[in-house]
Amino acid sequence: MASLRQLEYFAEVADAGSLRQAALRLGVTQPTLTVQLRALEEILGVVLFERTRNATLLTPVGRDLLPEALSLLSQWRNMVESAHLIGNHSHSTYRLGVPQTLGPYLLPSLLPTLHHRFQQLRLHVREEVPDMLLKGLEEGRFDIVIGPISSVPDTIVREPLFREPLYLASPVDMDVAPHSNVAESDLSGLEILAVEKGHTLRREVERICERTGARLNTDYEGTSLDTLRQMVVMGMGLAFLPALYVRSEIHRPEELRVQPLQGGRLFREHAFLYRRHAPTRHFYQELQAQIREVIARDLSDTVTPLS
Amino acid sequence: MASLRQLEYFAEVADAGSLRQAALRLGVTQPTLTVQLRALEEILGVVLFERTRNATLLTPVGRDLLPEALSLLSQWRNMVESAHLIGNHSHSTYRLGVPQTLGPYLLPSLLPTLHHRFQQLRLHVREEVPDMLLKGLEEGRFDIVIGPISSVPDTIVREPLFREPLYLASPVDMDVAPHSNVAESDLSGLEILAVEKGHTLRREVERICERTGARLNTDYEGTSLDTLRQMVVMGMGLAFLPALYVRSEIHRPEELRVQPLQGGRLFREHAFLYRRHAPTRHFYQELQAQIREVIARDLSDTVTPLS
DNA sequence: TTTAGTGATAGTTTTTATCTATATATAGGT
DNA sequence: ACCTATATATAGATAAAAACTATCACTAAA
Repeated sequence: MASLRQLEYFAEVADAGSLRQAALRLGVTQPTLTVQLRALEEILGVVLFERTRNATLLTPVGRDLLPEALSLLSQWRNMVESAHLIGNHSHSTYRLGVPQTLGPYLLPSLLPTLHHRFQQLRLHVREEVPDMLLKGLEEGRFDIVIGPISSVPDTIVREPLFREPLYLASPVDMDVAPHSNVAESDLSGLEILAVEKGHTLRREVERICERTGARLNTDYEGTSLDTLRQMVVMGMGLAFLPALYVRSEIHRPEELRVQPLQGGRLFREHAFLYRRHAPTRHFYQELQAQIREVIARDLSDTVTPLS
Repeated sequence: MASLRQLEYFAEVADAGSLRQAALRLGVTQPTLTVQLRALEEILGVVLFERTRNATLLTPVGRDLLPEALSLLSQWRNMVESAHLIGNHSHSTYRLGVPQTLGPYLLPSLLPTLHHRFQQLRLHVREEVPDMLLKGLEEGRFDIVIGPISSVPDTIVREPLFREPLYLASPVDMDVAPHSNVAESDLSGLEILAVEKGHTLRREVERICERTGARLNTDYEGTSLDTLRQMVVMGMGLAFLPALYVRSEIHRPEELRVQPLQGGRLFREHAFLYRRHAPTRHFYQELQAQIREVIARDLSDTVTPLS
């Protein structure tokens, strides 16, 4: 297999029409070219040059192959240049994983700012359930994960981003508590809807049901908060909806009542995750800082920024 | 500057996701990959892989650069393949030089057969005056020359192809000789037209004029035999036209009389020329053999094939 | 004939690539 | 807790390749 340097010699000698001249330009000695060109000809199985006493001319075969060599060289230079551009790490594509219950309601706030700050940055966003997100991150299918993941192996760095309250959603024609200030105890015996297994949201709701004696309705298996909302409106039960979803999708109070649970500190905690030894970890820190800024600036009325 | 082998290592490790596996596939040892990949990263100035305990994964930067590496490799393989195809020398482009007074009347007979015999052969035909043809061949501007060139330096191989008679062209309304069997002596004092200097045809005519006492008309400086013919028709003088031209362009005997010179062996001798040390000289021999066949088969009524 | 130009060759040195052997760390069983 | 199998990294030796120096052989022009 040839080296790119041999191709460079090929191109330069073809252009100079002389081994000595080319050697001068290349900063090597003439015997080097004699030997290396012969080696390249050996590899290709053809004679590229006709060595006369006065000059070294391309053979017809060499003329045919020269454009290919030039194109290879230019592509190589291109690659080196790309590499240097990407060098600062914000000119690359990162695979970001988020849960379906967060992405659509958080990312629209984040992406414009990130795009403005890192013009050449591209994020491949993929939505999966939190359990899969962590697994995918460990396996290298994701570079970064943002989501409600609380415990991680020590190969993964977890940095808390913000706390997102969960609100109780109930049909407007139903009074869960007489004083309209719902306490956990008021839930006893009621039907509660939740997303499918694998979601932090689901586990949270399961715990509440255990504590309060509410019944977890298992009719729905899916991840759509929108579907959950529709089911509540239709009177199929109550549900806990995360604050960012409420902020972004609940605009009609005459259709659905959304309220906090009295005294109860009901929330989920989202973190920023990446592999501890990722070579690009320093850039992830930068990214994270930007994300924190946006949250503090634009979302602090809805969520509680952390650390 | 990197070697193509390093790019191959890059691609293979990216695909295998492991140095060991890739080393197995490549038939080298694992430390080789460790070292060579680090070298490539050094050259590019970026980190291509994230080495974890379980695997060696592409970094986002590596992912961005991989397609370029693959494309480079595939282009290289392409180049090698082209080279092997061209290896038999009939898949290439050769620069053929001919004089303007021969090319248009000889090549139409030759090219179809050559194209049929060497499907992938391409000829770049360029017309120049014979003196320039020889010079161009020596300097490497041509690979092959076909033309009326009689003496060459010993760096050039000259192989006679055929002898082409020259015919006297005269206006139909003029009787050069009473018995209509023109001898050289009949030319004495007549005006003779010829192409410009640098042509064998011109030198031939100059000799005839000296021998016979004919006057060389110097009004025309150009290389077009067609123009020469028109001038004869218009009564501006006589001219000597080569047989292949006559065969191909003179179809109206009522306009122009064309006849051989009695007894005079008036002709030019065309040869096939190439540089003695051209690496592709064996293919030129093959080409030449084909050309001889065509001439013997299709043109022997007009010209005399040689050795 | 000399001189300055061309490429080729032989032998030496330097650099690079590769290998062997070993170290280190981790995950998964026992 | 301790193997074992599997990762990559490293050190040092060896082999291969590249580049250099010096020289040869040839040619064309001064």
